[in-house]
Amino acid sequence: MSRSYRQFCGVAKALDLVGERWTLLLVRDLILGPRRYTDLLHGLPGLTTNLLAKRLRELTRHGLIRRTTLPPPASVLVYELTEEGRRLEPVVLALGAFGAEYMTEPSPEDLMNARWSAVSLRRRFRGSPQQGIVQLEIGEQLFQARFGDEIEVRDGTPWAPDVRLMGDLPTWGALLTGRERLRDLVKRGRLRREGPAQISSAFARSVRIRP
Amino acid sequence: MSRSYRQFCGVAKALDLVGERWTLLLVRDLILGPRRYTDLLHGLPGLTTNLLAKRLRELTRHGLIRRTTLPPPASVLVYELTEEGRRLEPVVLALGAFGAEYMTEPSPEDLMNARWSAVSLRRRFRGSPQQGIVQLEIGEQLFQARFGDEIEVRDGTPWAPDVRLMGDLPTWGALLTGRERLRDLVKRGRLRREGPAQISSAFARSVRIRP
DNA sequence: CGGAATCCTCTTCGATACTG
DNA sequence: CAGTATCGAAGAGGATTCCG
Repeated sequence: MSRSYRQFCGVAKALDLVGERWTLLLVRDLILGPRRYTDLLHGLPGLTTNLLAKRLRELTRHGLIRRTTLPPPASVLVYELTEEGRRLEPVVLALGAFGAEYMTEPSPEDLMNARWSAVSLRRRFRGSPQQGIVQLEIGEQLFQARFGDEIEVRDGTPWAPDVRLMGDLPTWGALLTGRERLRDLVKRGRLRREGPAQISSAFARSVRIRP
Repeated sequence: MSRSYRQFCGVAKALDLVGERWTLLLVRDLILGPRRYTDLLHGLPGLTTNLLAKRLRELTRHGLIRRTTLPPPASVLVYELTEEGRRLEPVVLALGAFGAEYMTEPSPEDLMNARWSAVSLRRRFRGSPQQGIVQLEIGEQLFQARFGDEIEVRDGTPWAPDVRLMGDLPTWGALLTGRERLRDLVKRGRLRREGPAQISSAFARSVRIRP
């Protein structure tokens, strides 16, 4: 039985469920899609295996994630958010918006991660008159964003992209913190584009990336 | 020096600052206005004095709250959110929205608190064509809400209200969790109104209170 | 190799007592 | 009123071991 604040208040009830250390970071890492135990473990250095197991048990017990098997041929055990768990996305995005102000330059000991950058796209998005599908290649990792009135960001390559944007993680970091402009990074060859510039520009505007 | 996740990610940076136990509840209790040390302590049963002092020190060091003296004649030491600290309100409201689903009936050991109910008005608000100032009297405590396009909720009686709504805490709880309807509570005398019903109705609609 | 449980140490939390 | 000081209990971090 875990500790509770015992307050009849939504904020306290929420923190009873997800206020423990690491819990909301786990949720963040599940927002883009299901992940397996070791993916989660390796994606969260500092989190130990016993604590991960414990947190996954708690989240499962509260109905916020479930353990399931991916359809063949993958047939692999993964954890994924339930519908209830998806309701935590606004919490994660609000925290991200608050914390983003404290994220100018990565400090030397800061870990960087492509997935965290991809998650931030959801909260950066402000709607776009145009629509399209962008494939983001952040180092070795692929994500796709389908945008228009809404934006959907997914792990992997579920769709056929209109345009691909390719760069390493520090490059994407510089772009997403506003330290660099898109056109400069393309000019210097740190970011590569394949496909119509019009769509990548619309995407950039929609997620507040400096053109 | 406090523990850090050391991740270059807004969510992690936010949790580095406010992810510890009690911190966000403290922020919640400061949203409606400045409070003194003992008010905070008594408003958060279970939080001990040494931990409160520690949390206040951390929040102050991070620039999220400040210690200040109320203008005379009060001349009393209080803690209040800074501008930076106010940026946490969306986080608190998002948590409240998530947790509200788990808040049907108060369990016997759940504490209730007028202030927490008043904070929830901000997240429940969805805009109103009409405007007005409602005084909420929740047990002994007074709050005011000025609403229209936006809503502002304040501790105490800063304005001249158009209408007053008076009831005890359980009554307000039943109203705000949707267990009871406004008109039934008024009919049964558990809620009293003083002032034009038109304004209290507009207010009720705007904060999703069942008419 | 993925998915844990165990053991041990260290830090944080909680309860109470005490002080300017 | 506004905090410190002290101390046992709970939780987190790290390494190792176990199981299918």
